[in-house]
Amino acid sequence: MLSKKTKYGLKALAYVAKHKGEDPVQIGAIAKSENISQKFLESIMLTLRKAGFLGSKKGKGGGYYLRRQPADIKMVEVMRILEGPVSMVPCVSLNFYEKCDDCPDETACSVHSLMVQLRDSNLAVLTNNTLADLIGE
Amino acid sequence: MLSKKTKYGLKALAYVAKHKGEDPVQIGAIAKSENISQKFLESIMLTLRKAGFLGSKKGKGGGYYLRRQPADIKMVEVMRILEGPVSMVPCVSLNFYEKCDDCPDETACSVHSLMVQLRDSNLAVLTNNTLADLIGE
DNA sequence: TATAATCCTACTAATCCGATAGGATTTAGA
DNA sequence: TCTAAATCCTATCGGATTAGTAGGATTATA
Repeated sequence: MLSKKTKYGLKALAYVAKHKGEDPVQIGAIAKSENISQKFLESIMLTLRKAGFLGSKKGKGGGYYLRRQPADIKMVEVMRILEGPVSMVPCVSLNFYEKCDDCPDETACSVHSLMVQLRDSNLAVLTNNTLADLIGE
Repeated sequence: MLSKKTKYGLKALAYVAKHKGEDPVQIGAIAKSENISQKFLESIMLTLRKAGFLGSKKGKGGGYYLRRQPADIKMVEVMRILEGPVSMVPCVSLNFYEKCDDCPDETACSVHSLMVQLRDSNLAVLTNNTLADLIGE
């Protein structure tokens, strides 16, 4: 299941992207438009800013804006920040590799190949989709 | 992340498939061979039996055996039983459809199309892989 | 009748998730 | 300069889920 955090984060990014070129958008406006708890969204926006997708302006009239072009923001980057690894098991993860505690030998693991295939197919989709696709541009 | 339940379930199915044609295999043997808590595995085997993948024989000399041909058991079936929906959001699920609580209009949802693509690519992999593939046959 | 196996229900410890609380900080504008 | 509006930050919390445990009931074999 996709976490609410990721889902809200994607929706928020899309919202900000749609208002590109205008004044920065406020958390309150996004929360209202997308039916998201404002406090929860605050922490998500913070994450997205720290990851470099968003910039912010504090104080009155402040808000968030995109720091990169929508067509340049691949979904795989966003997913890795918000949701974590693309792989379903750490032992096939490209960016978050870890040995599985129950597997003495990865090459002998019967599940391994299936997990690689799933990772690759997801990776393909997430690499081909950008924020621009999300907002239909 | 893939749950331990699913991972163990897949490994157990593979183990049983490898011993096809022999006497039924015991939970204890699987647990030992695959480094799984025996008690935990018990409940997983029960699920797999109730789903029709496995049959069981009680009492001394009993154990579990496959009720279907490995090549006939698609991974998508097993995953749906053990892990749940293939989709990452309920509103694009084919078998477990549910409306998302935060989306007034699915067609307007910016995340929708991405989720459909992920579902379909996963579905393709899980439909093309069977238990026979897991054991390398 | 002893033993070996599955079957079944309930419980528990730990972790994660979604959300909330409560301010601190910064900025624009009256 | 003051006030309102906005982000920033840390801590906390209830509920759900996960992984595993406990303890026995049932069934079949030898």
